[in-house]
Amino acid sequence: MDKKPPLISVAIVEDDDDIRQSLAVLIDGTEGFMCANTYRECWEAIQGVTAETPDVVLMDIGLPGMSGIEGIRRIKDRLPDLDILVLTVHENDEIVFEALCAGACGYLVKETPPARILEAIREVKRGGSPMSTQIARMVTNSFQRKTMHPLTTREVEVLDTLCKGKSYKMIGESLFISEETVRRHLKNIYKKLEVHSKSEAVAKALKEKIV
Amino acid sequence: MDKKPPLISVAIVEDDDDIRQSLAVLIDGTEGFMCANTYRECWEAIQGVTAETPDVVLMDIGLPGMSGIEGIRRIKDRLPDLDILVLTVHENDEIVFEALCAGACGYLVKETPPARILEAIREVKRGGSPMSTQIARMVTNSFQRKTMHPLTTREVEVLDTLCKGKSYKMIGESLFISEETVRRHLKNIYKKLEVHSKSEAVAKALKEKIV
DNA sequence: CTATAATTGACCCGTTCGGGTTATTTTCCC
DNA sequence: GGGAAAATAACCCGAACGGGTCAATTATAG
Repeated sequence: MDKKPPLISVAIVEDDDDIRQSLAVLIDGTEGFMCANTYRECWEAIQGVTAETPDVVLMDIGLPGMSGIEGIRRIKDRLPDLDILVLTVHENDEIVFEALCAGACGYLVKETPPARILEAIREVKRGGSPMSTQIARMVTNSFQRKTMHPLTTREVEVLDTLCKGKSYKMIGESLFISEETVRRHLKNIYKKLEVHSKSEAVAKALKEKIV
Repeated sequence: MDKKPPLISVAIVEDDDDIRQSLAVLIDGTEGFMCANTYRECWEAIQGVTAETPDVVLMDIGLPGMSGIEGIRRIKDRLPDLDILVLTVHENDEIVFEALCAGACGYLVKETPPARILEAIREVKRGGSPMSTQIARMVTNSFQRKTMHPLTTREVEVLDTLCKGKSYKMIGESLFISEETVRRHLKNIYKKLEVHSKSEAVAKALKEKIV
């Protein structure tokens, strides 16, 4: 008696008819997979997947009406544990990171061969986060500190201490310099970063990964 | 006449003699790979790779003397374009993210089968960032906003505006409430986050991904 | 329907900050 | 060894902030 592994059910959100149908055929035609449903746009998908609760959603980004990014956000709001895998032509930094922040757990570019798409879906099911080569590199690079900024070594130290929430006085004590010198450094930092307050400086430092 | 692809030269940093030699044998014994050198600890490795400039460094984390994390940092300081692939038993969040921040472009756990290690090295060479299943998921999850925090919806809005570097007055104008109410919200936010200044609140909000 | 949480608003007061100006010492590159 | 860049330090002043106390209205959950 054969013991069949449970099917991985996949929902597809893709506006291009050809691509959508090809994907559906690919998934339904492969042992171990089933296509739960397909959608042309996000609104339908949000309704649909809430009812169907597939294992994985294959999601395009450039969609008519609501963008895939917002779609991911909405679906994740309702079903935080549902895994959403992005499949798109967009390789732009902004979009990649927005998709991941919205809750995507993987990101494939559209030239990905069918076999790799299937493998990626399996990987998602196993608790992984498959990404195309260049996307993965963008992601790991995003962790690294920026070195291209106009600040001197000492200024970075001051800014780093500032980011720990300290006052001028406390920064001075930490770095063994007078409060007035801290003040001076901060003035220079503000000019260079084009900010006008501690909180703005901290926000910029953390967002731009200066510290 | 055969056209051989150039060999991928790999340096290994690993203190365990058995593992180090196994890896060296694996790499030298595989078509298309060569082991440039092996090191027991970071200091040697830093000197060595600076001279040899291999294509990829396979790096352990738990090393005697300087930790692999610091080793990655030092090597990257000297050779920012050298690709370093971590191969370790450590799956702890802290260590994974420290390694990536230090400059690792990939992260494999030690149970990774030899074939996958070789494939990962090829992927690094192609400009990718191979990661073990669970590591990749940790990484994508790290982009998502935390929902477990003690702040109310409105407080998050206020904090979000604060993170754009605005003053109380400007926050009030943005959210159509009086400056005094902003002040009140901030007081509650400070209590809940246990901070005592705008910059500390911004730092905490961004680091903890509350906004 | 009631009680609790959330959101809104106000005043006071001492501290800190942001921006302006000036100046000396140290470090490091050419 | 000379000059530029960086790091150090000081003073002033008005604006902004942090913390304290008090209070009203609106949602929301039980």
